[in-house]
Amino acid sequence: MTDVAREVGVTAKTVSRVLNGDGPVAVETRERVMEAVRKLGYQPNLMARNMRVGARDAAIGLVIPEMGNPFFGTVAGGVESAVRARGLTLIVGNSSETAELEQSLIATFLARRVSALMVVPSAAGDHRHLRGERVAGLPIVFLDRPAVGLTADSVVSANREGAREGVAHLIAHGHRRVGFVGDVPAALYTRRERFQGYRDALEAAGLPFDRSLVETGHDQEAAAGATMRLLALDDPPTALFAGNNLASMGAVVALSRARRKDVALVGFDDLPLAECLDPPLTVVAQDPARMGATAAELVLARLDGDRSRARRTLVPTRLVVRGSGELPAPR
Amino acid sequence: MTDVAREVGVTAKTVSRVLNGDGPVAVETRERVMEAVRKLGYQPNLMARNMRVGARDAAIGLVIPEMGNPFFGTVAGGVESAVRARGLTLIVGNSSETAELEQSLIATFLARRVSALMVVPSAAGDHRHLRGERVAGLPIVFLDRPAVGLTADSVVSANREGAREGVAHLIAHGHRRVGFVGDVPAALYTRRERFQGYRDALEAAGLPFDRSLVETGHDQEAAAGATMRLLALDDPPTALFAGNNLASMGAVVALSRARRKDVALVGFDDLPLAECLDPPLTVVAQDPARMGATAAELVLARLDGDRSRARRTLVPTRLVVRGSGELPAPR
DNA sequence: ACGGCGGATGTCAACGTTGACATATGTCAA
DNA sequence: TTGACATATGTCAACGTTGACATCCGCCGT
Repeated sequence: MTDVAREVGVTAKTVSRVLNGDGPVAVETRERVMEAVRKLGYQPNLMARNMRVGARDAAIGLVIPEMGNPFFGTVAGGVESAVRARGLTLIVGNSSETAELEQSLIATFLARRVSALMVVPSAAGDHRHLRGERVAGLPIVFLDRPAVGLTADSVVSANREGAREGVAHLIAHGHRRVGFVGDVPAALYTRRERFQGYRDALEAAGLPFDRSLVETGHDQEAAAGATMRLLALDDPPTALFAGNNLASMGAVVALSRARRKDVALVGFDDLPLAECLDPPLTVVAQDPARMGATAAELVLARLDGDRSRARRTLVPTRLVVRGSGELPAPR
Repeated sequence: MTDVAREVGVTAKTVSRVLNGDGPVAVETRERVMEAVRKLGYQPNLMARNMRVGARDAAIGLVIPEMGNPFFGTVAGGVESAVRARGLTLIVGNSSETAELEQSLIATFLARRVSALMVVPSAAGDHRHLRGERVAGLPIVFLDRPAVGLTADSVVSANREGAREGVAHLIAHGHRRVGFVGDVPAALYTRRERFQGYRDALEAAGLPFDRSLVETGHDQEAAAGATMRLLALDDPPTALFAGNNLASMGAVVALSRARRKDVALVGFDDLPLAECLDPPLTVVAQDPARMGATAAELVLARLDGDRSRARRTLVPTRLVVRGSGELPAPR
């Protein structure tokens, strides 16, 4: 900037005024400054600006478990678009679903003085350490799963309601023994909520809950195994509800391997090729882009001074009927 | 930092020394500083540090077309891991495949004084404007597609070789009429290369190139339509090669709708559920994580002072045999 | 003619940190 | 005893930018 100023024969301050459209500047000076800017290829140093002005970086930090996962990727995309429209930049990090990486990323973001923090908490995380930042007024929003040990904004899918709808859909097609294939229990919030939805639907239909119809596996292959175990029961389920996309894929693979095209299946969370499967997969679809956008709006409102108490926002799910969930129960 | 210094009764400089393990500090002083840091919950301001030290931000900027796309998401993940291991932070932006957004994101990153730039160029992009930065020594690496109008490092899939292998695989199973379903021509580098690979394979096998066997569509539905047109030819192909994952999905949908389980298919780029399809989809798989990691390594080498000339690195593809590509040609 | 006022620009300091250099105190060998 | 040297800490300025305030000039109304 000093170089530009020297080139034109004015002070840095005047250049600053031109660039920020700030104080009054003579038209001719403005033009000469602009030209020098072009000529020298000058670009203002945002770091210095942020430091001088706010002591807050015009960026927001986002921690997600896995960028390659289209769900989280889409969430991040939703956040980025909304946030960029306000001139903010997105900084992201992969926590790989571990509490250590999550903490270390958060620490880095805080050290960078991000304007806000958005976190998809990893399973084992604990967020007490963020209390100080919260009271200091830093907007913090949790995505997909709520915070642990901290009262803060969160934006999550309507897991329980969605799961309930999916299972009710199976029951409506005559199934009375519906298996649940999901993640390992206790750990995840989403798994708990969806499991509750499963039980809600059974209860609403007056069906008994049978522990033996619940099997878990934390990756696709394990979920396939879980599905196999369910199919091998003496009194096997005639329909399955898969609690997440890996479980869905596992169930699809298992049913395909076992050549059991008669078992109905509804999965939670949509899959790209769902309609190409045989039968096409019926799912309870989430809306990750909307989740990201909603969270971003919440953050922006907070940045604009919204000081209302922390709230949990539910993002609705949508039952996408394609075929696998409408297979009738055998008579 | 000043606060911590005051609390302990030393200068900011001493605190700085403790925190950076820099000059010699008395053990007792160190402990008192550390305690004050904990007590006050002090966190060093990375912005200020970056500004003072380097005038370069300890971050690298990454522009990708679409974060929700698992391919680019995984690339970004690969970059992030590699880069974080070196204490650098990842800043990302969605270009939505438009040249304007791409440019504006790049400008923002430059203004932030990122240490390096990584770009997945959008179709219509032109990168002449980055020449100045290149000669100024800023590491710039292009991913998945090379730069336009600029000599710079790039890391791309072995598109031509991979496509050639995929098509040769079909030919090896007796097919003599192999259709190509891909993106709209000229635009994309990847499309051009893969198409070349397709022609290479035909030529190597002494098969004629038949223009009527090439159809395009830029989204899944259009690709399905393109497939339908190929199947409706008087002398239709007995095998198809799909030039990207959307084309693959379109082809799968079309074959499924037309109940044509006899048409062989090989797709470029893997799909999550590929093995659950009927028949399971044979693909030429790319390795996005490796692409990201490779690009990151290149950037780090450049940051370490590697001044060798710009190079194009090919990331090998892998033929994943699952069934759809091994259907024999009808006699 | 003069006070006042608004436009155009300059001066200075400060944001939080750290490099370069200076200072103070203690230790040891000649 | 003294100088050389290491250890521990302080002082100052600077990174690039902009807020607060000052200055200079010309024009206006009375």
